[in-house]
Amino acid sequence: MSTSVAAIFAKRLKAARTLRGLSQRALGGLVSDDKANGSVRINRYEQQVNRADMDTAAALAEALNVPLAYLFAEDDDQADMLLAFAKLTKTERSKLLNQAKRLAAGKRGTANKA
Amino acid sequence: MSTSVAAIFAKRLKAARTLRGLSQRALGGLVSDDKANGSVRINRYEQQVNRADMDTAAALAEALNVPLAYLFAEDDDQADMLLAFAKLTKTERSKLLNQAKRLAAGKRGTANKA
DNA sequence: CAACTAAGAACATCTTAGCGC
DNA sequence: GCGCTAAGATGTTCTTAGTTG
Repeated sequence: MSTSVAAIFAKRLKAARTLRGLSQRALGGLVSDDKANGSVRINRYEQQVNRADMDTAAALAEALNVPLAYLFAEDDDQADMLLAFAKLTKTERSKLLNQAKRLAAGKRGTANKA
Repeated sequence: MSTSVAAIFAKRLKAARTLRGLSQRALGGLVSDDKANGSVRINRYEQQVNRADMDTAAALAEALNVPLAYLFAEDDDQADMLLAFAKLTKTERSKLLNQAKRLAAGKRGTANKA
């Protein structure tokens, strides 16, 4: 059994939010119309009561300045890679990607492993 | 402005589905209780009529053997990196990650750029 | 068999109001 | 100010049935 998606999302959301030094209310104000009470939605996501739809997830990612995919990264290495990857120039990304592809080449049916 | 999340998701979903050689119906059967008519849901996601919630997205990712984050990768480099990264051993991932971090180090406020 | 669409039933989140620290 | 919760209003997806190439 793998960890639930809601748990992953909650973990990444909270990590990114605290990294940016935002309160649940402050972040809620950035993605909700209601600037004062938007914290409720953030709280529900972090408590895994409700699940953000993908539009909300995208708005959160933008407000937090992290890649959208980061919020869905199943393991920490993947998450860190997404953060670092986002900071690179197009050229740097290409070089790193080629290296990853070279390493991955020749392996069969081992995708998505832990 | 950036492409909508639903469009990104639809693109990745279709790419992964065709990569695995599955029809909408076949994939629908893997994630829906209704083995015969599950194709409708897949179709709605690919046509961007409905949006998958994160639990459905995770089920799709597992059925397609791709990382969940892949389905939310905003650009193709990011998507390819996630696919390659998933095939690596823990050790290989660490090495690549360190390299990415080294490259990213010293940059300020340039995260999440195109 | 493939992709696709319509419409009501069923289910989720969102908003408002409020709690205790 | 902070995190957190309840409950009805609101808006969504899901299922069933069907069309088309």
